Formats: sequence, structure tokens, C-alpha cells
Amino acid sequence: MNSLFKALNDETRRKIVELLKKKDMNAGEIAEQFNISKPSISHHLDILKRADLITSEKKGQFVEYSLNTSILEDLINWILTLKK
Amino acid sequence: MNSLFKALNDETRRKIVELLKKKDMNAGEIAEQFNISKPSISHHLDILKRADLITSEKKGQFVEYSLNTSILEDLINWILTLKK
DNA sequence: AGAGTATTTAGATATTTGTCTAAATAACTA
DNA sequence: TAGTTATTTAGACAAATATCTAAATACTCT
Repeated sequence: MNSLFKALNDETRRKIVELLKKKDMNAGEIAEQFNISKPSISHHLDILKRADLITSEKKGQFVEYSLNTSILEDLINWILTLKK
Repeated sequence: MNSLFKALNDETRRKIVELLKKKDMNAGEIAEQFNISKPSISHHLDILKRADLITSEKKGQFVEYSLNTSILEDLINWILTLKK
């Protein structure tokens, strides 16, 4: 739960997640969408991956990232317990 | 959205929110539940309040805090857009 | 094998954050 | 009014975080 909230507590990472909702993208394509260096984006991707919010797959020299929506169930359930 | 994720990105604050789900509590009662100084708890309450997750009402010399679940709608909606 | 491209790792740095103690503010009580 | 209790504000500090550049790794292609 901690890693999930931590991962989403950053505007850049939330935007990455929103991008990946539309379609899978490789690291370079993701980085293009931001005015942030590639190493920084790589770091954000790592945090999202540790939180299980995204998965990655090596495709030749590219690394393709995909959204993993199943983990969001946990988040929704936590929130719903608060709303009774 | 930013302040909401920031507010929830802390174990102590999430526990405060869970406590307030059960019943309204004043600042001192909340602080009793943690091994953290009262000023620190006061700071956490301030962050939760800025995120609109809780409200406060002065009652004599006490300040009573309540959970505001309506703001959680925004959070759920954001998550649901990701799940399509 | 060597050059070029994609991505990550390492190390540095400035900012943010959670915590503390001490002091200030506010309200009750004798 | 003076003392006590409840809470917040102020200021300091260590740890965490987002970012950068430079270098390393991994893959492609001629």
C-alpha cells in the first residue's frame, strides 16, 4: 500500500500511468512526453514498477512498458473501506 | 489531486484517516494513538485538512476532527478512468 | 568487430518532508 | 487574574526524493 501511494504521489508518474492507459510505450517514447532527462524518467518507471503499477518487457533494444490495472483494485478497496 | 495523493502518502496520516472513519476525535485523542509528538500530529492534521480529507471544529479548548469522505470521490474517479 | 541507438546505473545536489523541542495562543477553572 | 490544559506555530535538522550529467550495459546493423 505504501509503495502504491508513493508511486502515485508524483505528477510525472501519474501522467506516465495515464499515457500507458492509452497504449503501451517504450521508455524513449515515454521520455519524449516530458521535459525531463531520460535517466529521471527511467527512475520514475522503476518506482512505478516496484509498486506493480506497470510491467516491462524487453523488445529488441527497446523496453516496452504496460499498465497493470489489477493493482488498482487494492487502492479502490482501501478507499471504499473509508467510505463505509 | 496533488494534495490528495500527498496527504495519503504517509502511513501516519492514513491511520489518522482510518481512526476518524470510526468516530470524530480531538487532536489530543488522535495524538495518543501514536508515538509521535503532538506538534508532529498537528502538522499531519494540517496536511490532511489542506487536502480536504478532514474538517475541524473548535469545541471549547478542544479541536474536533472529522473525516470528509466526499473528497474521496475524486480519487476513486481518477482511478476508475485508468481502469477504463 | 565496431559504430550507433536505447536504456539503466552511479554519483552528486538541491528541495521537500517528517520529526523534534521550545514558545505562542486560546480556553477553562479556581 | 493566575494557573492549568489543549493545540498550533516557529525554527532546526536528518532523511527521503527528484533531478541532473557521465558512464555502463545491451542490442542492432553493416
